[in-house]
Amino acid sequence: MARRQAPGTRERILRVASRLFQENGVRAVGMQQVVEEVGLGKSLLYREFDGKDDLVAAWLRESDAAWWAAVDAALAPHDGDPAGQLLALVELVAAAAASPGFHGCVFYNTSSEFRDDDHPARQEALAHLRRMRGRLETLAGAAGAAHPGALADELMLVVGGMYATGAALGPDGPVRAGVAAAGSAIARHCATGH
Amino acid sequence: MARRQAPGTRERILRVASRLFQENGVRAVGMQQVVEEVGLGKSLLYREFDGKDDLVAAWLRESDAAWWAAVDAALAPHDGDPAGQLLALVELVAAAAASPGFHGCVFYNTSSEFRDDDHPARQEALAHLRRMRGRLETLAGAAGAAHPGALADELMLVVGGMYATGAALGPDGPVRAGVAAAGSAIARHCATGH
DNA sequence: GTCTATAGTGCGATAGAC
DNA sequence: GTCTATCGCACTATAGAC
Repeated sequence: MARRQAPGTRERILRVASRLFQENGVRAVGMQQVVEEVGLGKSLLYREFDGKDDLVAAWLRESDAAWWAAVDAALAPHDGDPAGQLLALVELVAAAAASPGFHGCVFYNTSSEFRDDDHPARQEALAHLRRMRGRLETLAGAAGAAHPGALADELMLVVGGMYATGAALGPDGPVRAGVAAAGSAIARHCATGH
Repeated sequence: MARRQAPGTRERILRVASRLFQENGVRAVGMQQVVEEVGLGKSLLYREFDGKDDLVAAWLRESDAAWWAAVDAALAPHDGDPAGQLLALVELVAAAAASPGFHGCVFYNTSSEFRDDDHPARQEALAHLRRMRGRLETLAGAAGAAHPGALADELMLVVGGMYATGAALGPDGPVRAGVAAAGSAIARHCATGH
């Protein structure tokens, strides 16, 4: 016994992998590249993760957790106002889609890179997207929408559209239109007469 | 004088490559696999195409042409009714996004697989998406929209959203919502009082 | 370091039209 | 038989997973 395991190894790997996967896509990034940019040996990477699939799945789980933390932060100021929270959530998506260097939602992107339903990366990605729709439906119900599922569908449409067009055509246009479309959808579904 | 080149080789290759790329994504498909499934030698593939990048670009060009042919067919019944043509175009997208085995728009998918702006596949994909938006804007102008660009943006949002969510969450919900959203956007922008 | 996969090249054998 | 398109295989080189 001599040297203790350096703390934070797993986190360091995940931070680098996250950046590489986000910027280049998963299949375009090799494990070699991850190792080089983290600056440690392969053995450590394979001690922390079973393989590339495991690393990708872990990255998506971490991204999912980070997303919901950001959502909580964005929704907190609108506590007690679920309709305002719905809009704040869409605005959070819009901000992400309009951020510089945006290359698309990692969950949509990764699900399109891995088509096999058994692949852990696809499972994590689709689970996130279903959670996203679930959260929208819950908020829609709390906001008094007559048909929470229908409003959630409309908002998922906006969210998916902002991500897709933001990545391909740039931050203007459709992304801006998305916030307006979401606002009117929320107002229409939650017309309470006040 | 001896043996003639078999006709349709290029087309056969493109048909197989198109199916493989669509179903699995580009990076997941190897040239070997293409050769095997087409049932010809590698030499022919590399006679017809300079390499994988060239094959992918040719596939996207062909897909683009096929798309506009389908658009022309779908819009013809609404000749002289540009607002109806806008809706027909969105309905064409909805039908594609709801078709069995749909794995996302090949242009969005491929642009997300190749992030380098110099890559021919990305250039073809983004050019298609810009043409798509351009066509929407032209139709919007012809339909008398007060702000054709804004309507085109809204419709691109719907299109991107239907593709993304159709691939990830299935054909129901958002895809159906998209047609309704497009209809109301068109009506709102083109309110002519008739 | 090892093993596999992949992009791409080249050559000898074969198949088929004349 | 001649000529050539095409096939099938071997090969290099590079990259990736582990």
